[in-house]
Amino acid sequence: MDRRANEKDDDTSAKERPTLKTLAFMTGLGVTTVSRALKDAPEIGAETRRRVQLVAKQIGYRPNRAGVRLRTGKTNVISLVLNTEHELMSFVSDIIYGVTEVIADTPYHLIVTPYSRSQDPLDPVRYLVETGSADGVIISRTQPNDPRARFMLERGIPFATHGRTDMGLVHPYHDFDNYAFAGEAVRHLAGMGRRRLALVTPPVGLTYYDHTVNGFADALSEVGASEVPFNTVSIDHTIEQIRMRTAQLMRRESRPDGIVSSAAAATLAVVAGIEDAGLKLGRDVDVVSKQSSELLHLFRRELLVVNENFRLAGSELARAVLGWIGGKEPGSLQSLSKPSEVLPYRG
Amino acid sequence: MDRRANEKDDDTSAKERPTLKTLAFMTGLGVTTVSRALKDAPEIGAETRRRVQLVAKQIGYRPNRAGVRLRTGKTNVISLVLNTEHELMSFVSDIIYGVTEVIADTPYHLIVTPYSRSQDPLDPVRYLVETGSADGVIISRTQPNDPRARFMLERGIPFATHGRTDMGLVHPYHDFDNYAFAGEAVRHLAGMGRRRLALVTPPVGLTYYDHTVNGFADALSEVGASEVPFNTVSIDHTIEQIRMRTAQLMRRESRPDGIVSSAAAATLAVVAGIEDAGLKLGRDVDVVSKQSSELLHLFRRELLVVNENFRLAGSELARAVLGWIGGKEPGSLQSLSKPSEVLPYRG
DNA sequence: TTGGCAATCTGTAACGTTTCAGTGTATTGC
DNA sequence: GCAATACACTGAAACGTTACAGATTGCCAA
Repeated sequence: MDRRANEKDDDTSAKERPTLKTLAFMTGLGVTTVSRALKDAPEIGAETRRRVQLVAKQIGYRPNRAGVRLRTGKTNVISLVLNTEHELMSFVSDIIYGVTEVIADTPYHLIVTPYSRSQDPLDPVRYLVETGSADGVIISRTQPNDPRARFMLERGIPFATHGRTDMGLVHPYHDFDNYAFAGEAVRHLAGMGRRRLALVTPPVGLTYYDHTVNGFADALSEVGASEVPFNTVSIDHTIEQIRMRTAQLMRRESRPDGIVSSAAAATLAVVAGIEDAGLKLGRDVDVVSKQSSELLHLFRRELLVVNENFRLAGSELARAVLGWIGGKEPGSLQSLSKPSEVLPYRG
Repeated sequence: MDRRANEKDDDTSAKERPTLKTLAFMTGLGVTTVSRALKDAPEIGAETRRRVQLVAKQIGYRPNRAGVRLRTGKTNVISLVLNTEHELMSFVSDIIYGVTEVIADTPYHLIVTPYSRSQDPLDPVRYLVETGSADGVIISRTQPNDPRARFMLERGIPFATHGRTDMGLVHPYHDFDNYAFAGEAVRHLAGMGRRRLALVTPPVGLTYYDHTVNGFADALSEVGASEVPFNTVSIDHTIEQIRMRTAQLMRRESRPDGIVSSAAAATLAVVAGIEDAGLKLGRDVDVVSKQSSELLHLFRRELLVVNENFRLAGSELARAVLGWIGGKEPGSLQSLSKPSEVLPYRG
C-alpha cells in the first residue's frame, strides 16, 4: 500500500500539471514548506526559498485556482456587470480592454456578468455576492442612490462604480466629469454666437444625468443663453426615436441653434433629424457631442466633439477594485476624468 | 471533541452559505445521498429525491464552484479569447451579449481572455488549456491553418471558431458567408452600371480574407467587370491610413467607380477619402459595405449596406461550444450565416 | 548540564464536491 | 427457510491548497 501510494503520488514523469506535491517531491521538502516558500513567508530559509522558486519556475508550476479558492475563498476573479440592452456597444469593448490591460499581469480573470433590462439591476450583484463568485465587482449605470453599491458596501465586497453615487457613502469610482463637459459645450456654443440650446441627456435616473443637466443649466445662466427643452429623448432611446423627435424639434420655430449631445450614437441620429428638417449643420445649428472613438468628424466635419476615453475608465476601475481588494482606502480610489477641449474638425 | 465538531458542523442557524452538509443535516441524510439526489441519480428513492430538491430550492442551495471544479475538473467556464488591439472592434460587445444570452440559464460563466497584437495568438489559448481554466473556448480572427484550433483539437478541449479553418480538420464554427457577401456586392454594383471595382479587404491571413477575395473575383468575372487593385489597405488599418490611401486611389484616373468594403468603420474612412478627392458618393462612385449596426445609412444615405449580425454569431458560437461540451458531434455544430440583400437607403 | 529560544521545517485537517466501495434491509425465487 | 438480489442509502477518500499546531535542530545564557 505504501509502495503503491508512493508510485502514484510521486510520479515525476508527469504529463499531469505539477502541484505542490510534485514540487515537494522534487525538492525533497514538505508541501507546507513549498507552499510557504512560494509566497515568500519569513519562516523559510533564504536558500530553500530560492531553490523552490527556481524549480517552480522551471517546471512551470501554477497554483490550482480551484484549490486556492476552495481553501481560502479567494476567487481571483473580477466581475464586470453589464446591462445587455442599454450599454452602447463601443463603450463596452473599450472598458473591457481597459480592465484586461490592468489585470493582465495579475492572477485575476475577468468575468462578464450580464443582466437584461427586465431584470432588477440588483439581481446579478446579489448573485455574485451570495455565491462568492468574485473578489471584486465593477458596475456601471450608477445611480445617485444606488442599491447595488449600498448592498456591496453592507456585504463588504470590494467594488468600483463607473459614475458616482450620492448617498453619503464612500466607495471607489471612476467618472467622467460630465458637469464640466456640458458646461464647456455650452460655453463653446455661446462663443460661436449660439443662444438657444438644447440638451440630449443621459438616461434619466443615472447620476451623470444630474451632472450633465446641472452643468448645462449652470453654464447657460453663466453665459446668458437659454434652454430649449428637449425632454422627450435621452441617449437610451433608439436611433429612430431620437432622429424623429429631433426632426420634430427642429421644425418648430422655437428650435434651438445649438445642441449638446451626451453620446456619439445619439449624435448621428440628431444630425439625421436636423437634416430631415431641412436644416444644415454648422449654419442653422451647431452640435457639440461626446464621442469615444474618432468617428464623428468623419461623419460630419461640422460636428464639435469632446473625447471620453472609456479604455481609461476601464483601467481606472480595475485599478480601483484591485486597490480596494489590496487593502487601500476606498476613499483614495476615486478618480474623475476631465473632458478634453471642445474640438472642431482639424482635417 | 465530538460535541464541538457537531456543534460546528451542524450549525443550522447558518448565515453561511448552505453546502451539501447543511442539506444533509436538514434532511437527515448523508451528503452522498444528497449529492446524488440533486443530480437525479437513479439509485435514490423518488420521494427522497423530491424532498432533497425541495429543501435545496427552499434554502437556495447552490453548488460551490470551487468544490466541483477541484473534484471534477469541470470549471463551468467558457472563455472568449480576444485581441485587444484591434481598434473599433465595436462588434465585440455584440458577440459578448450573444454569448451571455445563451449561457444565461446554464451554470456557465463567461471569462474574457485578452491578448495583444504583439503576442503569439497561441499564448492565451495555451494558457487556458494548460491551466485548465475553461471547459470551452471561443476564438476569432481564424486563419485557414490555425495553430490554435489545431492545438485545442490535439488537447481535446471543446472550442468554436468565429470563421472557418481550412486544415481538413473538423470543429464547430460560426461564420458569415463573406464569399456570398462579396459576390452580392459586386453583382449589385454591376447592376447599377459600375464596371471598375475595388475591394477593401479583411486582414490578410484570416480565412475570411480568402473568402471575400474569392467571392469578389468570381463575381467580377461572372458579370464581366474589372478589378481596381487596392491592396494597400485592409480593415485592420487605421482610419487615417484608409482615408489617405482611398483619397490617393480616387485621385488616379484609373480610379474605381465602385467599392466593396468589409467593415463599417473602414467604410467611414473610405467615404472620407472619396470626398477628400473631391468626388461624390452615389455619382462618381458607389460603395457597398458590411455593417453590424444601423449607422451607415445615417452617415451617408447613398451607402449600400449588407448587415452582419454579431449577436447572432455570439449565440451560435456559444451554442456550438456548449454542444460540443455536451457530447454532440463537432461536425454538427457548424453554421454559416447568409448575408442580407444589399440594402439601399429606405428612409 | 539544562532550559529556553529562534530558525526551519513538517503532518494533519479542512474547504465542498463526487466517486468508490461498501452496509443494511426488504423482496424475490426456489 | 435460505440464498440471491435489488434497493436505498452511507462513510471515507480524494482533488490542491493553506492554516494550525507541532517537531527538530542548533545555539546561547544560566
